Formats: sequence, structure tokens, C-alpha cells
Amino acid sequence: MEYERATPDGTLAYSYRHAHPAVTVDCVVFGLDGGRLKVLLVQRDLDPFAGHWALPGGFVRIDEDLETAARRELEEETGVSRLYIEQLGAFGDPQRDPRERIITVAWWAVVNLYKQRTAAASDARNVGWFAVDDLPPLAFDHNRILDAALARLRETLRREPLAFEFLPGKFSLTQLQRFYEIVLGRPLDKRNFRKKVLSYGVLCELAEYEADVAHRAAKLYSFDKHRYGAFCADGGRFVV
Amino acid sequence: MEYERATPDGTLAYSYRHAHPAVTVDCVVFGLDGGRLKVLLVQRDLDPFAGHWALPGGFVRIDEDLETAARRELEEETGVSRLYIEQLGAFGDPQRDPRERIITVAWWAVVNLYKQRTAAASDARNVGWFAVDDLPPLAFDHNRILDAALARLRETLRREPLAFEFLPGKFSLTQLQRFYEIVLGRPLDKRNFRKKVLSYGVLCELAEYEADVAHRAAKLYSFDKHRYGAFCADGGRFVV
DNA sequence: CCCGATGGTGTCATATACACACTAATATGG
DNA sequence: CCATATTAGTGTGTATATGACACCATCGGG
Repeated sequence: MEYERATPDGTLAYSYRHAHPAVTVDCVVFGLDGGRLKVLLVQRDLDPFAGHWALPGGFVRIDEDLETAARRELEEETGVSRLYIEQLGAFGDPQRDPRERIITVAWWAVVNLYKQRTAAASDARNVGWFAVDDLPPLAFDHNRILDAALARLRETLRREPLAFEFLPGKFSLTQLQRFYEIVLGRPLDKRNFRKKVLSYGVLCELAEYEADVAHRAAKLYSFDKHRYGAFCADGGRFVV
Repeated sequence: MEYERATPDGTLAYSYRHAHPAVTVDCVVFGLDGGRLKVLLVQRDLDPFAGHWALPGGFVRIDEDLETAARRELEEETGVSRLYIEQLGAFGDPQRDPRERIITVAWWAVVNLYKQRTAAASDARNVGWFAVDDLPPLAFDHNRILDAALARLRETLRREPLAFEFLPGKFSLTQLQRFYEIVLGRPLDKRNFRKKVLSYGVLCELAEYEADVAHRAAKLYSFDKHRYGAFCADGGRFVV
């Protein structure tokens, strides 16, 4: 080991021959809430940026895998677990944190708010969902990280069946279309959209309909992971 | 500052309240050499993995940007500079280095061996180009990093005009096609390929021909960055 | 029973993808 | 100089995907 405990009282206990940066993980968590694409933020209670909103995250433990750290921080700060998560990349501008050199490994994730309604304000800390097109100024370089995550989300969404991570297990085709329209930021043609997504054969038409609507009820569908596996194995690509 | 100098003789001079990982950068540098896709490796002369081949890389300085660190290490170890470089991501398995916890930020890059013939064995260290389909076992988790970089290269190559970073400034359409065939690993149809790449209008037909070939000489082309800019501005996508 | 709101459906024109085979040009060697 | 070997260069037809576009059906509520 390169480091060793230098003092018994726990301060400045780890020493190295060369300066080491600190390493954190930060998570950009997307969710669909009230027909808007939102992102999960926590309000900082310590300086620097006390009072500012920031991405949930924290220090990587010395023997902890990066993905594990990201999942742990997420769960600790927000109560969110078992979600789609993927690495975005490392952000390491030497000035990004005024305290010391901190390199952060950013992750992006999707949480299904229809299945995990919790997540809104789990522990004492202030946690909230913010629409991505109406954000407060964020702490550190978190606005940059968020922009990168949004770009990745949009790319991914066009090539992978990620929409179903946002939607309820049973959804109407209009719901699905609205979701794509929200994230891609442009309207889609209803007939072409339905034709295309149904053509992949990865949706199950259910014998159920929307309830409690003041108009004709829509048929509900579910995403069939098994059929999607077969579809991919046949060389199919899910593209919207 | 979180750290401070603890000893005057330079050993264990930096102390922190919590254990800090070390952070390195590693570069996967691709080049086209003798009709094969190759990657640049350096032979380690120190333990761990002394004698093994590894990706060029090294420690990030405490006040140095990550991309700067990647470029610096590359130039120090291989003499390569001014190239296309992009972040691949962070690799941080706690066991990936036997000495201490080291998180590495991997980058991938392309060097044009027609323009930078140097790069082969710059300083005392052993540096070499290895065909990606015939690699020695690498140090640390570098095989995993390399696999990830290869996947990214293939993806990027299909959507961006990255091929021209590999080829000489003047090239024949057959050369261009061969390159794609090498990297994508499957044969392409000559007529369809030529039709498509010419249709984008980003290649200049030159008044020059191949020389020193024992058959009909091919017309040479060059990639026109300016026209490519206009092509993109018009919403065009370069896809092979 | 009328209105309002959303669900659900098909066709045509155009663009793109892919399969496919021959002639042209040039160097080499007999 | 002729034959051969090697690569350059070219077009058509078919299948598939894309994108534009409008109307009737259904249901709840007043």
C-alpha cells in the first residue's frame, strides 16, 4: 500500500508521496413526472455552494467499485434503488471544486416514477425533481454534466428501448409517443409512429384499457423483454 | 486545501483525512499501418507487470486537466502529438492495480501514420504498434479498456468521417473502402460504397493518380473539411 | 343527443439500401 | 507486340423504409 495511517486521532491519517485528487461520483437521474422530463437534485447544506441544488453524489470509498459507489450514493441521498444506470464519463477540471482537486465520475440513470413513487424526499435532506428545461443554477460544474447526460439520454433513447424504463408497465401508444416527443423536443406523426413501434413486435397488446378518462379509452400495451431479446438476436434494431 | 506537506524529505508528503485513490490516464491510440488496424503499446520496465505491454498512460498531475494529462503522457511516452482524442470513461475496479487503489480515465485517439511516421520508438522505452486482432496479454485491465475503445471506434466510424484521420491526405476510393472493411470486419460492395461516399459531396476529386502500381492507377481524392462543415449544417449525416 | 376530446386506421410518393457483372486502363513477361 | 494479370470504374432494378397526409370511431359529460 502506498498510504499509511500517520496520526492516531483520525485527522490527516492518510499520507502519500505524491498529491492525490479526491474522487467522487455524481448521478444524473432522469424520470418522467407529470408529462415532463425531470432530473433529481439535492440541496446542499454545506459549503461550498450551501443552499444550491446539486446532482446527488459523494466520495468513492477506497475499496469500492465506481458503479457501486454511484448506486450507494443514490440510495443514501434519495432512497432510489434498482435502476438503469450507465457511466457518462469523468469530469476533472482542476478548478471545478474550490476545496481541493476533485475528479468526479458521472453516471446517468433512469428511475421509473410509476413504480418508485418514493424518491421525492426520502431523508432529512431536501430532494426534488426539476424539469430539465427549467433548472435552477447548479453547484460546481453540474450544469455541464447535466447537459452531457441529456445529450446521451437523447442518443440512447433513439437506439434502445429505454422509454419503457420511464413509463408504467401498462401504457397506451399515445403515452409512449408523448414521451418521445417530450424528450426529443419535436412532434411525431401518430400513424407513422404507431406503425413503426408495432412493427418491431416487442409490445404486447393487452386486453385492458385506460380508465377514468373523459373520452374514448386507449388500449394498453406492455413491453415484452423476452420478445425484444429475440428481436435483437434476429439483428433487429429498435429505432424511433 | 485538504492536504499539506507532512515531512520535509519528500516521502509521504501529502496527507488527507480520508484515503484518496490515485488517478491515472491511459490512452488507446489507433493507427492504420500496413493495411491493418493497430494500437500503440508500451512495454513496462517496472513492476507490477514489468515486461508486459500496456497502454501508454500515467498519473494525472494535481493541477492538470484530464485531457491535458492524456495528451502529455502520450507525447512523453510515444512522441505523438496533435491528434484526435476523446474520452472513453473511467475504469475503477478496486483490484485493478495491485499497488494501491488507482482509478484510470481512459481516452482513445487516432494517429495518422502517413503524417506522423515517428511514433514508433521515440525514447528509450520500448514502444510498438500491434494489430488489434493479434495482441499480447496486456498489463492491468488494459484488455478490457481496449475492447471498450474498439467498440467505440467502430460506432464512431459509422457516424463520423473519422476514416480520414487514419488515411493519407490523398487516397483512392479503394483505400477508403479497404479501411472500412478492415475496421468493420466485413466486405462492402464497391459500387454501393462509392455511390454513397461520393453522394455526400465532401470529397475532392484530384487531378492526380496513384503511382508505382502494376495496374491501372486509381484517381486520388481528398477530404474537404470545409465542405463537410456545410454538409453538416444542411443536416447531412455521414454514415457508412 | 349533441359536443368535445382522444383513439385508431391506410395509401401514396419518395428516398434509401442492397444485390449484381461487365468494360477500361495499365504494367509485366514471354 | 501480344497475352495475361490486376485493379479501376461504372448503372440498373428491386425491395424496403420513410414521411406526408385526413377521416371515422368511441366515450363521457352536460
